[in-house]
Amino acid sequence: MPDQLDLKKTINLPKTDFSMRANLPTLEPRILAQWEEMGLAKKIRSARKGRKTFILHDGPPYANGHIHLGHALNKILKDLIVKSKTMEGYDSPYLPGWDCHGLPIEIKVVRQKKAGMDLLKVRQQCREYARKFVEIQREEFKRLGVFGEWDSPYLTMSNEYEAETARLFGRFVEKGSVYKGFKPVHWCISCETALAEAEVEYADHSSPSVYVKFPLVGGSTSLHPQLADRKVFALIWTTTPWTLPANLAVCFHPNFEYSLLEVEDEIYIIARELLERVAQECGFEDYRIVITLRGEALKNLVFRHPWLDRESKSILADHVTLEQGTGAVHTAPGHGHDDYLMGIEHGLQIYCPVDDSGRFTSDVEHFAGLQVFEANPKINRFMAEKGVLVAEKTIVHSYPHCWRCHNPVIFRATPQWFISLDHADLRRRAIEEVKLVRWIPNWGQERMGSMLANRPDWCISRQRVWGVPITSFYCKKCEKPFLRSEIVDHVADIFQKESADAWYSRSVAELLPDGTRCQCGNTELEKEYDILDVWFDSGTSQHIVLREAENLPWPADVYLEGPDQYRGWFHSSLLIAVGVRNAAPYRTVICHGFSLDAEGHAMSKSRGNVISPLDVMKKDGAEILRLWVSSIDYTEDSRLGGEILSRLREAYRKLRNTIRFPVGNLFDFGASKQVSNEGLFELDRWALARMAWAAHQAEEAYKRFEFHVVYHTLYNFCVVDLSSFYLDVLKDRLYISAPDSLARRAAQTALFRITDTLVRLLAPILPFTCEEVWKNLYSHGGPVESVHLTEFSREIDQYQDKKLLERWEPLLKIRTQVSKALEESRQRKEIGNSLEATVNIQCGRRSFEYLQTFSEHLRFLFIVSHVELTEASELSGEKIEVSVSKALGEKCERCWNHLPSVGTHAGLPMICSRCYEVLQEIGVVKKVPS
RNA sequence: GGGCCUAUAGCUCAGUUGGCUAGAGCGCACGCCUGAUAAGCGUGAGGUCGGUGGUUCAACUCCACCUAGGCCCA
Repeated sequence: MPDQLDLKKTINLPKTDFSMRANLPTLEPRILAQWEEMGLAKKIRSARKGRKTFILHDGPPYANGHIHLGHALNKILKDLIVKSKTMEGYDSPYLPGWDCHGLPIEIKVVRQKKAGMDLLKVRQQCREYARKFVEIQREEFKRLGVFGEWDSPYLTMSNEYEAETARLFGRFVEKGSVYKGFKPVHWCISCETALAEAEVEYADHSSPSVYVKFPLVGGSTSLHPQLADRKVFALIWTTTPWTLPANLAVCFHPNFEYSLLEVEDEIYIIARELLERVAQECGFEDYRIVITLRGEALKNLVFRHPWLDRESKSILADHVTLEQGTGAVHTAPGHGHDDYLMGIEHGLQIYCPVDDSGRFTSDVEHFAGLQVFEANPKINRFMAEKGVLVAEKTIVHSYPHCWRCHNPVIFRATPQWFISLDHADLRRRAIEEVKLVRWIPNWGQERMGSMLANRPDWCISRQRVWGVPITSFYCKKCEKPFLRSEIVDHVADIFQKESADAWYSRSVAELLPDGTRCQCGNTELEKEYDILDVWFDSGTSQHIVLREAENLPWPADVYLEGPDQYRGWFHSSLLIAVGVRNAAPYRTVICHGFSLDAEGHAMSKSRGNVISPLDVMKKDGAEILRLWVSSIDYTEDSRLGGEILSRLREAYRKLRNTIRFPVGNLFDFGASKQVSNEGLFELDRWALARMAWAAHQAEEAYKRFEFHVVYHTLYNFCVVDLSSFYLDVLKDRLYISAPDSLARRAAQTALFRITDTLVRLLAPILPFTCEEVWKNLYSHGGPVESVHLTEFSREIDQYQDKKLLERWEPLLKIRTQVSKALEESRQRKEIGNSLEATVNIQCGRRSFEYLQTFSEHLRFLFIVSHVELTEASELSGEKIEVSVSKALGEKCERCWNHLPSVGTHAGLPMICSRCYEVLQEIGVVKKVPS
């Protein structure tokens, strides 16, 4: 007679090597190595060869520093698209790239090496520096589980890329869109060089603070009849009197109110809100407001320069503020950013009578040759003498200084290269293209459109070394720029062979075709030393990288970047593509939010709230990060912190364990053991129908790039449908039935198909774990050697069954009611395990009939030993009342059900009839002929 | 300061064109199980829908303003 120990051996408990705990930090690198070894990347490509392509074009990250959370978010999202499109059946090659040129790297190199390096040397070191970080970031991205052509990424510093960038610049030259103009930049007068914003340090500096009056020329009556014959002035405030010789306008805000203030016999125009402060600063004692006007009324006035014989126009502008000053803003288009924009908008000259060393040119009467800071007090004294200086003080304020020599810098218009937005209709065509692109989220269209509509011409020159040179020359004789598209192409061919370093290593003669001469006839030319804006560099990637011949057709199906790229890469890619190919380079643009800390603040070193993806990978694994990315609505900014990570770890464990159950219960299952659909239990068909429904939901969500919907759908399916219901109910059938019985094989068939479907759906999100599952699920040999070579299951579709799902809905509600009743009984200490219970259900007519259709399955579905249905005439149709009592009979030591049949089998006192039969079937007890 | 965006339970998300006591899962609390066991199951408690005002018979949903935060520009 078998004892208890032997009984345990007669049930079919799960067996698997798929461990409960993953230890992702060690598992992931192991799987990466396996993929490397089997050449998975190549196999995926050849498996999809000839299929329709889906191209996600990679926005190149900057090759500087280790990856941060934003990189991880971006690359994982891209990978979710590439992997899900691949599993949808597309050929979706992903060619990653790096942005290698630019100031940050140049600064690092120049700082390390101090001054005195020749330009070629600087470029070589920059190149090395960029290469180093490409290597570092490449490994970090691969570690995230991102699939791509990591062996052949595109680099904006490659010969090919630099040459093509130069050629594309040539296309704009060809069209006549490139011109040379002026634009104010930060300028260090002691280093005599332009400075980028990043090279400027802010420090306290004391400056004069002056109020200066600009007389209104004529027309005071037109402003207001009361003002006839009065002396009216605009009163401006500035801390840079030296910019006054370059004044060309006075700005007012159209919506502010301006008071005309009578002080002695003069009238000053001052913003009403600033009146008291200005009066105090200027020491006005007796004053009265003559009238108050809206800024709008100050349109089209003409003032005279305080001492020069020159007009200063009034301009209405939104940048005027009430923070300081008078509400009337001195505007010198050559010496300020807003001033410059006003100048462009209103056709003023970008006038800058200051030379490289910060001295006034001969253009400036009275002060020519003076250095601007030294000129300040002299100008003030001069104005005082002229009676135009209303007040003078000194203030200490934050002021830009040169990062190298620490002297205060000035803002000064310098010659720069531009691409005209309106030449060749570039702006209008770009705006038209924006409307043809699908923007996710859709407000992107509005944002991009209005940005294009309002932006000034594109300043494409930088006074730097590490980039693609602007391949223009200057005539030494007539001093005009010598810029020809044929020459640009000629030079680009040299770059192709030697990289753009050739611009620095070769002489002018070695760069130019023989016999090149300026239109003035001169043959003496010299090189331009400006380089192209890096946004021009990266904006060309679509044209350079996307080539039909390389299975990367243009335009890209998708661009996906953070919101800073509306101004950056989305923008420059569009302008270049429209300029060169007359169409947008992308069909869809997806914009994700920023990653923030747990409190919703931006991460920064100074705040000390930075979460490194490298740390998370080391501690929890890349898949925890991937789970995070898939769980959030990435179109908004997303938080990450300790609690969220801990929730994610728990979610991962739940998913892993839920999948582990079927894997463990399929240890003795294979294709040959599959049961036909007719052999499946209704419950199995229900579970398959739920899987089919969830699969459909998830696939549709993948198509809409709504990964969090995928995550929530699959996670809830695992938790609600599988773990707490289907799998829990199935334990009895799997463990207790004879191993090869139809009942058990039916359950296994369903489990197998569900797992097979589920693991494919989860593979884009959890590529490592799903690969591990795949190996275990197909331990006896599978259709393909990696889950990443499969497609989403189409086989599951046959189980879609809306009617069946509807039929089961009420049952699941009743099950909840039963659970409540069981819980109450448990609280009363009447039962512990639900198998100790009999459930009595008083039913209304309809419920009675409904529940009867589930017949003997009910007790298994509720996981109780007995269900008693009674029709109760006092209950209306669908109503039921549930009560719980102790189950009759003893506990079967094998299946743990409490049944009257336990003890009725000779020689096996603690066994129920069902178990007795199973034991006979598997030959543990002898079959007795009845 | 300007443009664009966001704000629903501790967390991550749902809430269709304004209309039933605002939903889910997790977490938490309490309990069960010990044949998924560093697992599994059940029950329960959590929300003035960022705030204020307005439109409406009715607002989480529409409008205005404010607050907090994000990106870009200044």
